[in-house]
Amino acid sequence: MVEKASDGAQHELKVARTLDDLAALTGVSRATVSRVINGGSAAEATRRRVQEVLARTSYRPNAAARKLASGRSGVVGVVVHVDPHLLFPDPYFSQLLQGITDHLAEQGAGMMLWLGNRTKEQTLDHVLGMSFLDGVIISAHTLEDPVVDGLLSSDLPTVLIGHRRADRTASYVDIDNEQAADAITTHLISIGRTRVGHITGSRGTVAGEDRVTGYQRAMHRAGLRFDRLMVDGDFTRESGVTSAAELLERGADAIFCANDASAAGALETIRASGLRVPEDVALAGFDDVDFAVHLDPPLTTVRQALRQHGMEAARALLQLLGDPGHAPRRVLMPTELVIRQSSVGGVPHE
Amino acid sequence: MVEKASDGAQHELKVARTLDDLAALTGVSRATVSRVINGGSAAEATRRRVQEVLARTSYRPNAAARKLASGRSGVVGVVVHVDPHLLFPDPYFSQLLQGITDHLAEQGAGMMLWLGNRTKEQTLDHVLGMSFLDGVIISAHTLEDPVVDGLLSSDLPTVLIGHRRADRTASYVDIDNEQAADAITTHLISIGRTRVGHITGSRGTVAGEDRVTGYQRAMHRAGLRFDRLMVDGDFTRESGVTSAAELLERGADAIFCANDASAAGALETIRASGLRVPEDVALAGFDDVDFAVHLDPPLTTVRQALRQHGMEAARALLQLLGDPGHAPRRVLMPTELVIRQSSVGGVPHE
DNA sequence: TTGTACGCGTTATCAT
DNA sequence: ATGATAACGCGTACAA
Repeated sequence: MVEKASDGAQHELKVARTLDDLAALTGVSRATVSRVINGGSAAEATRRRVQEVLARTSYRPNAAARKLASGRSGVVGVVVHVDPHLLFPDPYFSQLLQGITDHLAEQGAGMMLWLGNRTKEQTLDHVLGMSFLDGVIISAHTLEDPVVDGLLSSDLPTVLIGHRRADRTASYVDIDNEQAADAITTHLISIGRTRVGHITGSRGTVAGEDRVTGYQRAMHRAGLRFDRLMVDGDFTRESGVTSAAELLERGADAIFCANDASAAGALETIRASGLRVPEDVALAGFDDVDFAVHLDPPLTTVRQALRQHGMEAARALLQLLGDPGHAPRRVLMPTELVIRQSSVGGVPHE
Repeated sequence: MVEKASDGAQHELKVARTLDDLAALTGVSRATVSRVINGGSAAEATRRRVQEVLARTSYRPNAAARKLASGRSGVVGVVVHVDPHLLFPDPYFSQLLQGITDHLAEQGAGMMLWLGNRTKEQTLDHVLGMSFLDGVIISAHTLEDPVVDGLLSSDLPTVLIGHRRADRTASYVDIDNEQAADAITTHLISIGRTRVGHITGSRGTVAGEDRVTGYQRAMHRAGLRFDRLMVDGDFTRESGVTSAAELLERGADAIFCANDASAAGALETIRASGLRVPEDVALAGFDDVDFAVHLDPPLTTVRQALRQHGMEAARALLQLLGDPGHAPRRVLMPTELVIRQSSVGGVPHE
């Protein structure tokens, strides 16, 4: 490539790959150029001269060199250890990811993404090996998680989405699963149901366990028995279908499902057996994902603003990076009990 | 942090953050350690000694420093400039992404992801600014795309998924949209339909345009007129609903939709107007996404193995990185005409 | 085979 | 306010 040194043409687009190139073009030192770019102190005159050259140039700071010299890169890692085949169609995770990408993009931050394509050990290894990361956001939904453990005991700033009791000192964004489960169970009791069943979430997950606890707390407080009214599910529609059959046999007059997907499955079973919702069996879910309001009847559920969770996690991480000495950020997001026709049939339509 | 120098305990986990640390621990030079790690030449004895220390150490090479020194990082960028709200629920893109993440993870490569959260100009700027990338995969689905143009004219190795005629010299993975559209139109003609309509894809997209061309070619070859049988759509179910109504008015006895989503919409309209599929109106889509086979009746369509496309793109990029001098990799993936009951009603069930 | 020494592009400290 | 200069951690000619 031959390049003409036609210095006469002031507005020609020059090529400057490094700070040294810029320094040569402006006649100041590399250090000064760096200061101008990063908002350091510089005389107004030189600042202007540098910026003029900068404008006629395709210069971009080298992020790898920056990270090496300053420790900052503007890139964060996001770990959602879920099989991509399950993750993408699942409104829960996709909304979370939307929130994260939205906020990061808005703040000009880059994102490296790890999904459940590897073992957790491999993932942890890979993430810790990616030394250009400034920090990481990880969805911490299971009781045992080597990735979470590894990240928390590393010196990489980390924000969890969800958390376990052991994560007390970590930064996280979560909801009060126990309280929310208690509230929705109490709602079912308050409309006169006494045999409220529960289809649990996966037993290895924090949300699953905590919602069980909340359910039991509400039942206990009301003086109702629940030992024969709990059936294990796993957050899938399918588990809702089969578990509901069992609960109907045992005479449940209401069912609280650990999430909306399993509630949708339960709904199928209830209607297939000729029973009416909510007259014969009241039904409730958890999450308020998109389809919940479109079920027939619309589903009573607990709304958590998942996109907000994602944004909040990104915000917490960026704040943490801006002020590393700061105490851990622990954010408990609000939930909202959304009562629809699956529990209260005759609700007037506005 | 105080650290005991208990050298007696051979199996203690030592901390070594840099090559220099390792060099000090083994007694060889930093260069030698580097060679052992990267598979360079070294005496069998020293190699073993280094690896022993390596095993008792939590050392991880610094990726930023590596990139700076060698130009390689093992990280590739993936650009899918689609609004996250649309992307995640869309089986087309999610399958593509699955394929990409699967292959990259398998090969131990990292991934930075850009979605449609910014303007294309901002995205291009950001991607080019991420100097730790070794290369990038970008979905190139629109006729005009500054990101694609910018990447192709940069020196960053790039693989397109989809391509335009202008991208002749680029590496890409694509299908022959024109041929496939021709084939499925010809199929509809071969079952005796003479008024085959077409609901197009978005007019700014390569796939949309090429499928129009293929449709027209088939109609023309059969001596059929089509000037009043084409209605603009945009790949959405909604556009299928409204466009189908128009085509029915004009007397279409078959409809080829530019994708499965719009075909699903068309199906709704056809049935709502009391017509039968395929007896009165034969129907065909494109993509063969998950739900196509579950429609009633199951949808005749063109299958493209989207997950494979993603994997193939990742493979092409990694090959390109391994052999930069190599000619561009241009991969045309096969498509398959999948004939189901929406075009040939009486097909025996196996 | 191994070690020395330089370069990668940037930030940051320290004189000036 | 500005310019040398030393890190940052690694790869790799080149010399030994």
